[in-house]
Parts: sequence; structure tokens; C-alpha cells
Amino acid sequence: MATIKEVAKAAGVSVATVSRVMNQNGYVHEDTRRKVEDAIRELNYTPNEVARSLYKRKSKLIGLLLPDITNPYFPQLARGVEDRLQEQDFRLIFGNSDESRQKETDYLQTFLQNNVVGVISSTNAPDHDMYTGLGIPVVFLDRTLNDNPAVYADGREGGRQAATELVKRGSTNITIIQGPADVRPAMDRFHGAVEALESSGTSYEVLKTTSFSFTEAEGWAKELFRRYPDSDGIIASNDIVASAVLQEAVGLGRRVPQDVQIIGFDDIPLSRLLIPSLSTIHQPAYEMGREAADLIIRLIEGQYIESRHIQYAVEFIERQTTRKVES
Amino acid sequence: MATIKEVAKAAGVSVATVSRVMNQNGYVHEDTRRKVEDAIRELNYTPNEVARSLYKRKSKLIGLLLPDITNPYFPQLARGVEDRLQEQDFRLIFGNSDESRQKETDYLQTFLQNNVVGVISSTNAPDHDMYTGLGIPVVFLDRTLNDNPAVYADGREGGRQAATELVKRGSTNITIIQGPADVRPAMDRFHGAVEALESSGTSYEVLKTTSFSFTEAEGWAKELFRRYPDSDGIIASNDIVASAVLQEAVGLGRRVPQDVQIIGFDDIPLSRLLIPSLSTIHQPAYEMGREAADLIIRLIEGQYIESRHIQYAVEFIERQTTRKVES
DNA sequence: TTGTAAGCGTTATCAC
DNA sequence: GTGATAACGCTTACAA
Repeated sequence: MATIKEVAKAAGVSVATVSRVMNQNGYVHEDTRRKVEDAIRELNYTPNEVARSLYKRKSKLIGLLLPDITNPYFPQLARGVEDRLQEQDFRLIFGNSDESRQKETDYLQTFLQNNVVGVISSTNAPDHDMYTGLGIPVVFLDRTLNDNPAVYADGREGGRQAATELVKRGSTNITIIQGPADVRPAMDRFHGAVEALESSGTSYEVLKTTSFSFTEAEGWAKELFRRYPDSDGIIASNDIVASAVLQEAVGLGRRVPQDVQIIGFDDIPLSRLLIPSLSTIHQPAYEMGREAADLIIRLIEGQYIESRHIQYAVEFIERQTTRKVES
Repeated sequence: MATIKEVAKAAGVSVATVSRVMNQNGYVHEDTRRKVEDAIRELNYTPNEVARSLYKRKSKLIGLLLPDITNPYFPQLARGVEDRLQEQDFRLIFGNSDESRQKETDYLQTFLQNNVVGVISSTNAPDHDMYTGLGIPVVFLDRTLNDNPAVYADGREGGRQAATELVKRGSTNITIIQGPADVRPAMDRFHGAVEALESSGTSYEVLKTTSFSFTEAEGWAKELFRRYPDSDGIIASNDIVASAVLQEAVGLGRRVPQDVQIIGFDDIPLSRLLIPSLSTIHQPAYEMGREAADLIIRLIEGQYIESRHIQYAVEFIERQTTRKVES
């Protein structure tokens, strides 16, 4: 990698002049500019971002902290973030937190050490010390707390819709799979579902779970049908869990949706590939990622922000694990 | 963020001394060390990686270039990479290339500008100029070329196995879905399958495709059954495409696996959740990611490398889209 | 319009 | 054992 000094020498000017043409500020004579540009091209020069970052005390790097990229919901989020960021020449430092406080602080630490100018995080602890007083903008993605900048979907409404659609389609004995208690969207959905079920007077059961992992979900699916064999409607905590439930139901010889209806959350790509395809509450993950990136950019650039809180509407996607109903 | 200078002042020593205790090199008196350590703790000091990186002309950053994190195969790879790297305190700068040469060079460029010490890439153009003479170690992941450091699975053998297992289970009229021509593993699989089919004298058709995307796959699935309605065995280019084929087959009223057997590649998590669950050729993606990270670390540290070429064996995973056979 | 030089936060060399 | 100080590659006053 050529340095600014080499370019300067090649062009017969000082480094300051090279810097000026690179950054297009300050006066520089047309002829010198051309000489410098030639030298730059000649030497294939690109500025060292590290030196730049050191001087300006800020980089073009943004930290992204996701619980687990292996969970099919997050790649979409990540992709949205990345696409938007790269349009503005920002780069991403990425880490999986595994919902571990320790990993989270470690990553935040190194983000800071690398002069990142902002962080986007799907944390379960937005109120933790490590975020307050970070010194750089933070956007919570798929999470929210008070009036911190955040991009998320309306989980509570999602829960309500899920319950309502099941009831509307004839389920009278619903089981709600309650996701991890420390994951905010999971609880929102749960409370939304309970709310709708209570107000419609539908009887329901609750099965508590502690993660969204594929393998564990299979266990819960079994437990569900063991403990609540009469369920005729199941609100899963997300699509992964719903898939496991669907598989177990079919394995048990239940007809879906005739005997039991199943509904998930997120609308991950897998959902439409299942047979029967999964009815679910859609969240615009890719869009949300983009929006989070957009928000952090505006925050970084100190632009006026109309709303730091961006809530997306959710939408019921009717597929084959719920019954048809007259419209 | 406190600086080394502030720590030095607080401890009543010079920055050199602070640096010595930080890096545990050079002599430093037990008492001074303690003073410095106290000051460090007091001020919550962590060294600025940017300044470090500038001076040493290398960072703790590694670039990871994947085609598309949204394709369910890649998150596993990425996770393996990340897990291993973070054990050694390396961080990841991540980008999606979309198989675009332009994006790829752009990312590589900025990786370099950020002093990354190594790159892990799933590129289709390992022989491209941008990689030769990058100046830092590169590991190709899920790709390979000549004797460049690479971690990949035995695609050809995978193709052979897929074909062999189908034939062994009675398919006599197989259709191979040929993946994108510029994606090496796709072609390896294809050639492997053709090889096995030829040598067993089984008749087969080929359907060419150009991507692995969910949505396009649905189109190809339709085309497949339109053009080759008599297929009784289908070798998909990967699990995504296999899922689309499975869905289409079921939609058309074909019984799987009685009327038509289907086999995929990769063994992404989705595969076991399908109903019927998908028989496939397994690749140890997470392990491969870890191994790639391990290899790049060894390369960076200049360790002796026994083999720069790490090929993983593949394995047939028998599930429900292939028939049972006497053992 | 251009050049000189200080400074960003480290590490390493060399005196002392 | 410890402290000055140059250097890493850049940007930006300030001078000229």
C-alpha cells in the first residue's frame, strides 16, 4: 500500500496538497491537482483509514451485535443493515453475543477500541451500564427501551393478531408457547396473545421456554403435546419453534390445520417452504435492518431526527397451518 | 476513553512504562507495576487499537467476505469463523459480496485500508488479481483453487454419493439440477453426480440454473416438472432448491419418496424441519468455518502449516425424501 | 495556492 | 528500571 508521502514525492508536492485533493477541501491549482491525481492513479493509492481514524478520532466502522446469526431471523436483519451502511461507505464489525452479558461487554469494548462511530445492537439489556454513556450513538434493533433510538416491530399487536386469527378460525383451546423471559419481543408477543385471549374469553394454556434454538424446540414440541394433548391451536414463540411443533404434530398424526392450527412469528424464509406452509406474523426484518442503519447514520451525522423510535407494523400471513375462513 | 498518557500521569510514570506493563515486556519494578495497574483500573483504561494498529501496521481485524448471509448455508460458516476468531481476540469485518466482482474488490480494498491482517473469502474468483498479491494471508472458504490455502468440502464426492444413493434406492430416471456455472462447489457436485450416473448407466436429464435464491428456485421447480415430468429422482443443487422442488412435487400430488426421490446438499438446519424431512449430503459448515479461522490465524502468526488445503468429507444423511433400502 | 509542522495514541529504540 | 522521543500515515492550523 502506497502512502500519502510517496504520492507527494511522485507528484512533486507536499503531503498537505495530496491530502487536499483527496478530501477536496482547501485551494489547489488545477495543474497540481492533475499531477496529484496522476500520481494517485499511478501508485494505486488509497488512504490508510487507520491513520485517518486515529487523527479524527472516528472511523467509518459501525459495530453490529446480534444474538446469533445462526438463527434464521437475524441474517435478514444483518443484511438490511449491511446494505444500507455500505451505500454510505460504512463498514461493519460484527459479533454474536449469544445473549451473554459478558460477550456483549467484550464486544462493545473492542468496538470502542476500534473507534467505531456507532453501534447497532439486539440486546436484551438496553438499560445496562455498558450502553448508557457509551459515548457514541446506539440503535437498538428488534429491541426497545424508553426513548432510546430503536427500530422494532409491534410485538404486542403481533401477539394479539396471532391469537385473534386463531380464535376467528375456530380454536377454542389454545396453547401459547412463551419464549425466553428476558427477550423483550418474546414477552410482548406473549402478553399480546394473552390479552386477546382473555378478552375473547378463550381458554388457554402456557408453556414456558427459554430459547429459540432448533434442537431445544423439538423437546418443547414433545412436551407440549404431552402436557396439553387437547390443544387445537398453538401460538409458537417464533417460526423455528412453530416448525418444530408442526413436525411433532404431524408425527403424532394430528391433521394440520383441521385438528390443530399453528401460528408462528417472524416469517422467516423457511416458513413458506414447509409443508404445510406456516401461517405466521410477518415482521419486515430486512427493512428494519435498513432502517436501523439509516437511523444510526443520521445520528452519527448529527442530523435532526424526527423520531428516534421506529415501530413497524406486523402483518398476519395466512398460509396452510391455519384454517380458511369466510371473508 | 482514557489514553495511555492519562494513565501515565495518574501513576506518576512515563507512557513508556505504562506501555511496558500493558504489553508485559521490558523490565518494570514490582512497585511501579502495581501503581500503573491501579491507575489503569482506576481510569478504566484500554489501549486504543487504532493507534496500535497504525504503529504496528497491523490490526486484530480479519475480513470476511461471503456471498450472501441470507442464504442459510452461510450463517453457519460465519458463526464457525467468528467463534474461533474471537477466542484469539480477533474481530471480524464483514461484507456480503453478492457474487459481484465489484463489491468484492471494494470490500477487499477497505479491508486493506483498515489494516486487516487476513481475509477469509467465499469467492468465485480465487484466481482474480485482487487476491494474488493482496499482501496478507487469504483463506478460501467453501471454495478452492490450486494450492491456495482453502477449507472446503468434497463436492465431487458429494455429487457421486447423491447419485449413487438415489440409484441404489431405485431411481432410474434422474434429473440433476445444475447450480450456477461459476460457483465451484456447484459444479463439483454436478460433475460428481454425472460421473456416478454415467458409470452406473442410469439415464438422466439436466436442468441448468443460475442462483440459489429461494424465490427463483420455485420457478425452476415448476420448470423441472414441466420439462421432465417422468423424473423419479432429483438431485438438487442445494437444500434450498431441494425444498422448492419438494414443495412443488407435493403440490403436484407426487408422493415423496414413492413417486419421486429428492436429495439436496449442505444439510442446512431447515432440512430436518421439512415434512417429509430432506435427505441430503451433509457438509460440516460450522466446523469448516472454525477451521478456516484457525488456518488464517496460523498463517498470520507465520506458524508452520502442515497442509494449507483442508478438504472435509461429506456424508449422506438419510431422511424421508429417499426410500428405505435393505442394509 | 502551497508547504511546514503539530498532533492523534501507541510502541520501540536508545540513553541514562 | 525508567524516561525521552521518533515513528506509524494522516489532517489541519498556520505561515509563507
